[in-house]
Amino acid sequence: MKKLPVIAVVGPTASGKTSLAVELCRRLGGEVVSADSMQIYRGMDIATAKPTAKEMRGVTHHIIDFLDMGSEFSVADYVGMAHRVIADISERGRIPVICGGTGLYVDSLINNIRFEKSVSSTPLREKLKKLAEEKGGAYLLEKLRDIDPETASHLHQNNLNRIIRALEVYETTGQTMSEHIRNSRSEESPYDSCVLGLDYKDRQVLYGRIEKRIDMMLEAGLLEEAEHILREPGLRTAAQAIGYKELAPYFDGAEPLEDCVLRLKQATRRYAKRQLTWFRRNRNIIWLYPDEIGSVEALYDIAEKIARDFLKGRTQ
RNA sequence: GCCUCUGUAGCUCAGUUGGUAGAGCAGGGGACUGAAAAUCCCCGUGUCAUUGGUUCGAUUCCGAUCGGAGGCA
Repeated sequence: MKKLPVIAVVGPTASGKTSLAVELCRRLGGEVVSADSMQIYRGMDIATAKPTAKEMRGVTHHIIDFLDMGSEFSVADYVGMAHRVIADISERGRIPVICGGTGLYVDSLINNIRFEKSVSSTPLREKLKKLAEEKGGAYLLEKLRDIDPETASHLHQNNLNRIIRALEVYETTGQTMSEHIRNSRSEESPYDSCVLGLDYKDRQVLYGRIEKRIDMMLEAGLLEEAEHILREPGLRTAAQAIGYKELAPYFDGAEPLEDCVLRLKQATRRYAKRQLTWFRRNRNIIWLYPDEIGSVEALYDIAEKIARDFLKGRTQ
């Protein structure tokens, strides 16, 4: 079976992914397939830096701004949806340009990780969480070691989310986490991918962009958006977004706004660092450094050339 | 002008009864398979302000100088 070509633009927050992806779509005849775990939610526009109609410049964006904030969503949902979207874009003779900072989503999609055999069970998670509170993480980790020593060996006892998930997989499927991971890689990917990564030679330049962007978010009405979302009950996935929880002490009257803003900037910097850690381990990424390249036009030209060479090389 | 306190990591500060020093924050690195903007792990050498003295040895004690804070006039 012939593989479908896909282009991806990845990188940390505020690195300029959106504008590059849009530009590539315009030059190559593509459509953006977002890979962002937070921009999926309706009503979370400013904090997630969701592209505005103006920023989209007429380019079609998929898997963005379609889900109610109260709804849960996971990698599995994402991957299923993205496969269908990409098939559709390709059938229409256009180029799918995956763009996003959620590394887990991008990698799972491109590497065709299968998720269907496993499930998630909120009640079970709650039960295990309670057990961890009573007996400690070390107890759960030992429990996991009995059924899946391989997974247990590389999990730390404090990492409850992972330990609980591994136990959950076993409880709900009878399959250990390590077996599940092996099985999930059983099918070859239907895609040939060209992954462009954005990073900055000087980390301070990226941090400067982050700070500036947050200041702009505040001007654009971040406070109103945050106040509204913090009042919304029962948000789980959506409540994790950076940009709301950091402002909670301000609305509670516990802290001055400036302090919350500083913490928000810090949380964003740390997030950017984690994103870079994730992407750096992917040896196939072609890294581009805007602060080294100089102008955005030059960046666009270089990216376009790489993408065109990739597309041409495949058809020969 | 006089008196008191103070000067140690990017920042805030511990500390060394004299044997060249360590916390928090900031920052850096890493892990990652159904909550991932989440969750978790690891990482601390710096002219101890400058300069003289005492001492086997001073960042530590003493003096001077230069910063900073407060008090008295």
